[in-house]
Amino acid sequence: MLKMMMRNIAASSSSYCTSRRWRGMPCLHSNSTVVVFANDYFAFLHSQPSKPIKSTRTQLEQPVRNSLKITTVEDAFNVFDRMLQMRPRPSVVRFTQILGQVSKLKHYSAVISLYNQMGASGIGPDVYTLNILINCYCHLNQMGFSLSVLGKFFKVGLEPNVFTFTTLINGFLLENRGAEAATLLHKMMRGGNCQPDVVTFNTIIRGFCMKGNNSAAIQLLRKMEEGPCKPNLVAYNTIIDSLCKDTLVDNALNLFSEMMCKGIAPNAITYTSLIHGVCKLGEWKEAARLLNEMVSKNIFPDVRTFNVLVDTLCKEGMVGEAEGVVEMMIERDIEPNTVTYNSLMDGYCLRGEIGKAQKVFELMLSKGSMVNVVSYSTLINGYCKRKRIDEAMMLFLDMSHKGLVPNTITYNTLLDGFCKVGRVQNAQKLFSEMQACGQLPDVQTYSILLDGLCKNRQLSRAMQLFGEMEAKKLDINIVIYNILIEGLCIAGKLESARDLFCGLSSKGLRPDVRTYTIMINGLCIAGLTSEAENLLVEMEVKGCSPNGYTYNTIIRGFIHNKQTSRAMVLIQTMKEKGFSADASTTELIVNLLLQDEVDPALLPLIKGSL
DNA sequence: ATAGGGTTAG
Repeated sequence: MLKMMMRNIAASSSSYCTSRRWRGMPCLHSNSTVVVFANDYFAFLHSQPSKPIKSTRTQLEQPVRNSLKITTVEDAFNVFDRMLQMRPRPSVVRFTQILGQVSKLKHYSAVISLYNQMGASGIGPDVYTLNILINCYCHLNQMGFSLSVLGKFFKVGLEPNVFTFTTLINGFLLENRGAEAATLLHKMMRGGNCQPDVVTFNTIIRGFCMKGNNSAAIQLLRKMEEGPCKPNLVAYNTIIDSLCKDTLVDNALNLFSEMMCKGIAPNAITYTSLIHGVCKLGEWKEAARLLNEMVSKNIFPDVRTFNVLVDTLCKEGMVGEAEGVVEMMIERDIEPNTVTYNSLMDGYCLRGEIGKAQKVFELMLSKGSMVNVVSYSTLINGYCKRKRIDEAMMLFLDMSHKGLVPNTITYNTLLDGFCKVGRVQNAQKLFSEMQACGQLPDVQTYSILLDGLCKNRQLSRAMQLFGEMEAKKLDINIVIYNILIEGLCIAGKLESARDLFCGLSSKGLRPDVRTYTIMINGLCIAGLTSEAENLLVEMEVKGCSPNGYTYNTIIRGFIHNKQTSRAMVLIQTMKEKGFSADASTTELIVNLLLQDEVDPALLPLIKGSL
């Protein structure tokens, strides 16, 4: 069992990108479902009393705590300073408590600098201090430093515990280094005095989920059931959430009922995940049902639950409805947060209403320190998509003045913006800059840049970049190959394109509809229409059905090669398959009609195809 | 006192 688990962990480490793998965009749904949802939703809200428990709970809990609550980094630094001046000095426990609180606020670099202050003042760390420190380095993707803290344990004679190892495993998994995570787990299990606990297993489950490997996650859950370390709510929530993100809502709901049968009660997190899943599927009625169900169990939706609703509505283009939800939040005394506003901004940008997005941005600015990197990236994306790259750049410069650090996504957004307006030079400069600033390019960065270079006739630079990707052992996917094959075809290098195409299977990659369509287009450009038609048959045989775009491509290819009658036959096939001629194909057909030299026998066919 | 599930951008 252990061996298999570790193989799975190791296998999950093949990709370079640390973020959860790309998941498809939700499809569009008709507005009628929303009306149903909105009505139910209103009914739900008006039938509910506003937030019955929150105030009493905080009142009860607050006075019992002996350490004061730190809410900002500034607080932490001030309290820390005062403590350092106190005589006698508070114990290491007191200092560590502050580190823990700052770490909870996710200000990891602040924790590190506070830790260094401790050291400078001669306060030696304890096990807790070092564990917190390791966790911070893990979240900063600095596993090297995490491991050197592990060395520090031994140096000062402290013994690392389950927390230490679980935190390190989490760090490795966050950096997509599954093999090392597995090695550590192995050491723990062999060591005897430090056995993995439920959190260790949950961490590994989360690692599988991050890679989209739900079945490995479920397998581990089953193994836990057999062993002494039974899965808890977190284990179930982790998998339910992952299934929902993949819109495998039925599986998630099965796990949900299974969990309740075992006497594990769901919480707001469970319901938020499920609601997210059904919303992505456009099942608004089901979302309302789940909302009602959770409230009936005295589990109250919080800001994150509502954010799921706001965001999905925005992604479906229904910003008006999303605004309605925000109003309801405010009515119910649930303050919209940065995420709420970011979703709204993105919703406006998707509809091209960048002015409204800008308004939301300014609203956030007026409320104090509400904007974050995502807010900037969202608005930058909005401007880039409208080809207003200079305004996007202004925002980019503005964010660093605010002390916000642009990340890989921010750079990718801008790179794409530059490429799409043909300013590939600027893009390449920015590409160097991002690396100089320590932001690692990921597969998407390369795909953006490769596409920009190919589309702007800089094929050799593109191939050079591709070589760089291979050298870095990046997880090169089919999208990258599609870009290159297309670039080669457009540049007239059909042979090289064909080589790449034929070599795909040896790289463990399967051509998708786009790959075939690109190759078909390339063959047509080179006048090899019959080979193109063979490929059209071949793709179908290999289980990859051509789509409307494929048919339009090959039909245009035949027309360009003056094989009008063959084109007409293909139009028939296309229609039988339920696809139709797009604007540019139609234009070509109209032009054929306007040309006098067309064989009169073909006229009825041509007219029939319109 | 310390680690672990749910929301946003390419």
